[in-house]
Amino acid sequence: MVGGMQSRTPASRTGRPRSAAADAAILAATREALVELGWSKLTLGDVATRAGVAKTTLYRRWAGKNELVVDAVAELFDELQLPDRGSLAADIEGVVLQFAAILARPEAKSGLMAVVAEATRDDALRERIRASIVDRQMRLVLAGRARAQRRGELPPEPDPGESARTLDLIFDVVAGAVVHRTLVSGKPADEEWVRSFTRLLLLGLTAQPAGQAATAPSRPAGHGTTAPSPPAEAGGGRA
Amino acid sequence: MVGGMQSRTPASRTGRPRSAAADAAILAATREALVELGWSKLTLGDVATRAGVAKTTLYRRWAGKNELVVDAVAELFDELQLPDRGSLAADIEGVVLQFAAILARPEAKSGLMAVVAEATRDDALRERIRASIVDRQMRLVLAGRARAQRRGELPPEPDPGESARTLDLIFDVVAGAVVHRTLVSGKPADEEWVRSFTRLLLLGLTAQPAGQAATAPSRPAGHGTTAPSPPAEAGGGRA
DNA sequence: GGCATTACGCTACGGGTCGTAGCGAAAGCT
DNA sequence: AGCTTTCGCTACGACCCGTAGCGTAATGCC
Repeated sequence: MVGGMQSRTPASRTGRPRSAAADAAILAATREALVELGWSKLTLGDVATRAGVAKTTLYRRWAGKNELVVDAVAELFDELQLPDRGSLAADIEGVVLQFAAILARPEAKSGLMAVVAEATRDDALRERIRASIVDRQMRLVLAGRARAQRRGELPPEPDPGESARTLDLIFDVVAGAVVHRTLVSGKPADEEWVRSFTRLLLLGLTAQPAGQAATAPSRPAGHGTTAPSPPAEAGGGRA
Repeated sequence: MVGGMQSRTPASRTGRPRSAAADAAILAATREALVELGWSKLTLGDVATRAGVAKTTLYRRWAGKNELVVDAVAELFDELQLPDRGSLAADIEGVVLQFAAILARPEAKSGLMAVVAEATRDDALRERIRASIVDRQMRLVLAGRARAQRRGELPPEPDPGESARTLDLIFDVVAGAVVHRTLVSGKPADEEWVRSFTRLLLLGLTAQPAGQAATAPSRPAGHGTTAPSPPAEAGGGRA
């Protein structure tokens, strides 16, 4: 669930309740229209017709096209998981492939970039995107790093400020590279590419400058998608 | 110059020539409108008025909003240069800072992502973006790598296929990270961030997995913007 | 100079979308 | 029952789109 806008029903318990089915139908219709028409040719009247609701109903729940598409696209990212694949490299490859699979869908392609573009002039929209899309991805990066630190694949970060900056950097590199590969370069982020990217990222995070000795990692950060996942405690799902 | 669409004047030498001043005025007006209104509220009628030309004149030169904004934004990237700062690290930091400075401008923010979003459903538009914007950036990456290889900071790539794939990877990582940092995370790609990013990228490209010895680089790829640029041309032979 | 050709400015137009107002009916709660 | 809120529907002014038509301006060719 997105849980973005109709969470305001605490005081008003009386009256006819809003149809939850209508919300789902509208968001599904929005994604359908994104696939068929793209962002620019998508009209709210058309979405309402597809969803089987009146145009006025749609306007009662969403302020406009931007907010609607953000919520519709956000649901695509609900499926993002971080299963424990045994090594940091395998974890990265797994989640990046998931992310790439979502971005490969036409409704994500045409919708996501458009709302990001609009968000450059709309702080509220930017916050909405951050809360419903970006934060979810960020949590995966955070969880993945913590897991790798428990494994000893990444050194612990004592300084919280430096830790946060590194986290931001990793996030921008990972998400940015996949988005750029998929949407700008127009080439698929397939397994081969993801392997190369993971190697680059992992070297950048763990390796020492050429000619120096290692200090932190206690094991060689074994790399490979076929690695059999040991039990590990994991705990991928959040509360 | 962009040199995108009005290059078709070889056969027809007769008649009144198109006003080059009008082109410049239209593109400048487009950027101005992007700053003030953003992508979605930008109308071609308004651009024509700002430029002091008739709306029909604008339609005679550009097929629509997408193509117009691509050309208007493309001119922003004309200033991208790759001065020799002495080391690969300094070169990367310099060009990334330039790229970040362009992306920080509001006309680039709201315009670039919007046309990229539209390009997901329009192959001709995608090609236009590639030719007038992306290629220019790609050339910088290519030139930077070649220079670093001459310096001995990067190992030569014998396999052309592998070489091309690495180049694509670097490009997507660099451009993607900066774009994501600026437009999605909404934080500035300032010098501190660029330093961290460059360190990550450079380690990923040159360093060896922790615990191993160096093989390729002949010098430690000195890093830091404050480094007094050595007279370039390290030990490595030139072209 | 005259002529053909192309670009330009201007006006006007049908078509489409926007976002809202107003109404009666439906669906809950107390 | 009565109250409250939502829903579907219709209609509306406002705006922008993209083009057609026309007269005028600026060039090259003869």
